[in-house]
Amino acid sequence: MSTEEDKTRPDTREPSLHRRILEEVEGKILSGEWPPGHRIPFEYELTEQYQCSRMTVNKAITDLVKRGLIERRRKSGSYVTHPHAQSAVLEIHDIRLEVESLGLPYRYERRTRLDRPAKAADRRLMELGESARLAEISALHFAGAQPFCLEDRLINLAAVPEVRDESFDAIAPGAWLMSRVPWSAAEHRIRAVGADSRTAGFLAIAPGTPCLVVERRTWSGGVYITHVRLTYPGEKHELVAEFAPTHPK
Amino acid sequence: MSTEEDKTRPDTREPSLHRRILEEVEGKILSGEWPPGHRIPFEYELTEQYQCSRMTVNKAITDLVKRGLIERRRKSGSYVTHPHAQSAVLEIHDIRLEVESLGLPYRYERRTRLDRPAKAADRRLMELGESARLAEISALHFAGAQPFCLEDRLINLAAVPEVRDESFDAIAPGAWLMSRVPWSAAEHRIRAVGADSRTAGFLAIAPGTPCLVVERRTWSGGVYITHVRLTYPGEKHELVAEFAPTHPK
DNA sequence: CAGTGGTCTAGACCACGTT
DNA sequence: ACGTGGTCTAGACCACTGA
Repeated sequence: MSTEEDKTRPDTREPSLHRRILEEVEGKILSGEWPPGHRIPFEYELTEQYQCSRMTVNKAITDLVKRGLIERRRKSGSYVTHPHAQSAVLEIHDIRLEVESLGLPYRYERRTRLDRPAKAADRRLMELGESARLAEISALHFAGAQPFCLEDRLINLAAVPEVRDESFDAIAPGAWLMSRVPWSAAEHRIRAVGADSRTAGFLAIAPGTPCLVVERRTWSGGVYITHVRLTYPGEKHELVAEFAPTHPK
Repeated sequence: MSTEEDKTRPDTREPSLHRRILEEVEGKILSGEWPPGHRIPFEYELTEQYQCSRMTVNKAITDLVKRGLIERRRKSGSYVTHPHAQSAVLEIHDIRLEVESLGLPYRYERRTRLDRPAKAADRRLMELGESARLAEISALHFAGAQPFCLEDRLINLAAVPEVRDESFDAIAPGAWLMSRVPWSAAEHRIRAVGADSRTAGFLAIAPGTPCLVVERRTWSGGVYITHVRLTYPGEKHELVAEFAPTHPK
């Protein structure tokens, strides 16, 4: 209990005390020992149980609140939440990495590239003003000899003027933007569509073949940066999203 | 600076000090004022700037580390990260809520329900033993008069024996399970497929119509609970995943 | 080896919601 | 009114790691 002794606790190689508390509470929730609606011990009780200060307990519980496992009610206590929506982390990687992780050789091929005024539909999509101008890029990503993905991208020239000088002959716009523009938010829309004739041509599939389409809008501080539509051919491609509350970083 | 005066700060209705620090630092990162790689001020410097204790600064920065905006290096400082993979939170709601949030009347209709031994394919899918038995349920979710989603579900009877006594005539298995079984992890796989003839019949669409398929495996403490395949017809349905680092809860 | 972040304490006052 | 969580302090020691 004395201040001098407690500080030596990290020597024991327990990762950290607040972390241990977090994991033990999490374990009881996930095992069902503390079911949804159960009131977990008050912070001062955990303080006694773990022989630590309230700040330490509070840190652990706060983390669990952020992860949605617990909700707090003042004066009443902290409760295990009722699961309502499954919330999964969907990682969307650079396409090159996606292909290479399949053990296939990656190739990128730019098809078209032009700067043009935003059409009405674009302005709606990206919330742009009347005079906005866009860079429009279409490109193919290959896995081996097979087309892996068709990329159709619009970039707001006002937000990223350097785009004017970039042909995207050799580098994919996604990777280029990623290293250049800080993005603050993104929205993904995922759906299934039948390939239209243009898509079918690019991807070397029959028109009408089901494709997985991922559309992503990215903005930074209220300004739309880019809109990209990735079309994956056929029934082969899967997006995988894992939810694993067990081990945080 | 005196202890007694500082505690009155919440009166001013600033949400909280660590929150203010977080937002200001975040703002400088997202605006590009502090670009990727930039070393942000040391914690002790922020301590001086905000006239607060190091714990408060530390809390704000720790939050930003968790969100992936900052990485810390001991002895060196804390740096704005280089964005690498877009990581989005995909919320998968209860289907009833999904339909009702569209303003449409929801209806559920169970089609088939049986208990049977696991086939080889099932055992592979759900990592089950030889003698495992499953409940197999197929059901339709309607939005108004239109089929909204076809649900094909397997439930591990060993993990959830109460399923034997539940017909799922009136309640959807997803909602039933959600309120009963704590789940510890889930994996989603999302892909586009053409409707086979069975699916087409259930969903009242032409065979071959592109459908969005979400497959989810859920387990709890190493035991597989359930596998569900949700098939959404046509090109109408979209999964939306938002990434919004701007404003936490 | 020196300086940063990582963790922790033993208090404190306040806001808020239940009673 | 009262008890909970929300926030904050002014210290402290340690681990890690870059110079």
